[in-house]
Amino acid sequence: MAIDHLDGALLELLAEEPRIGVLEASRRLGVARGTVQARLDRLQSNGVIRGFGPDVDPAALGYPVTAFATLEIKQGQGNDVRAHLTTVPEVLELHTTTGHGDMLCRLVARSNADLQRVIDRVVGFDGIVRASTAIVMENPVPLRIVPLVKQASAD
Amino acid sequence: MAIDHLDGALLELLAEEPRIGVLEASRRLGVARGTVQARLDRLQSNGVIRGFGPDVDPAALGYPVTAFATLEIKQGQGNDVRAHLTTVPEVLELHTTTGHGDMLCRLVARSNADLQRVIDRVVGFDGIVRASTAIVMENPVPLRIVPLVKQASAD
DNA sequence: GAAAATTCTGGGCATTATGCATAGCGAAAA
DNA sequence: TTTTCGCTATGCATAATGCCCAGAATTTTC
Repeated sequence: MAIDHLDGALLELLAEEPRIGVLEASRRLGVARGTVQARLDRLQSNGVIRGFGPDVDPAALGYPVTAFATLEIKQGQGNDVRAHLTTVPEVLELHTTTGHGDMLCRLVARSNADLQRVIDRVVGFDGIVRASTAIVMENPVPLRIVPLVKQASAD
Repeated sequence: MAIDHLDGALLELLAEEPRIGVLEASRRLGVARGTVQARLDRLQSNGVIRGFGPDVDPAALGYPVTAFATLEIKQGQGNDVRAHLTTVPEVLELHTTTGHGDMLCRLVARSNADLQRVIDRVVGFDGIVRASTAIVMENPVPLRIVPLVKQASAD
């Protein structure tokens, strides 16, 4: 579970040029192919690398509006609300957080008008008491992992 | 930019089994290899597929605590705050949102105690007036894209 | 409705990568 | 010291890739 330097370098390399193969990676890192193979296998069975799924941009799919909604949930309704939100495709992510039985979810929509429809669908459910929405205007730091990997492998 | 059925099926397939190649994908989808190749190229130059970066789990890296922080920013300090937050590896993501010059960022930390250190570092900057943090307890819906792809390709 | 343009097909071929196996070597642990 | 473990280096059969092409099918344009 500890990440050493080579693991870190491999992760950074894969993050920057994901389509390179094991052989090419071994050349770039200056180690043997089998080593890269073994490290990759270990990182995957460790769960450090969950997968290599395509990184899909919702905006390019026609959903350029992103918002975060904080939901206040009725006591004991958590499971129902979870199940309900799972059925809404525009809910990309859902977290339960500390606080007043709250949840935080990431939404996308086709337009600001469409966002209203999405929110109506999200909150049109009995267990949800109140919702407050923050629309994303800019995304100065897109989801990133390399700095954290560098930090983690610097031990 | 419009996503048709084949694009949708290809994206779903890649999302579920990312390591399959073009040839295998063409077999699964029942189309010619060149077709899959062309669709993939188009999806990538369209920006629908940003890349195939490894999906790294911060928890497996030793950062099991996730939190969302809402930051209130002094007028005109936006750029400075952005630059500051970019230098913090534990800031995985940063958005500016509607509201009172607010920002929302996703943080990770090694423990609850470590989260305090991260938050101190985040808010220890002049342009930030106030911060409120919500610690993530559960993640009932991890970041997902397949339902949205299905929706988008159903036209 | 006819012509043009685009997309998909199916095949071939040289190059390259993969999966798997093996053996030697050095460093760290028992 | 002996054992264990990870890295190196190599070989080989199989499979995938990149690139080419000509013809069929579909969609778009006029």
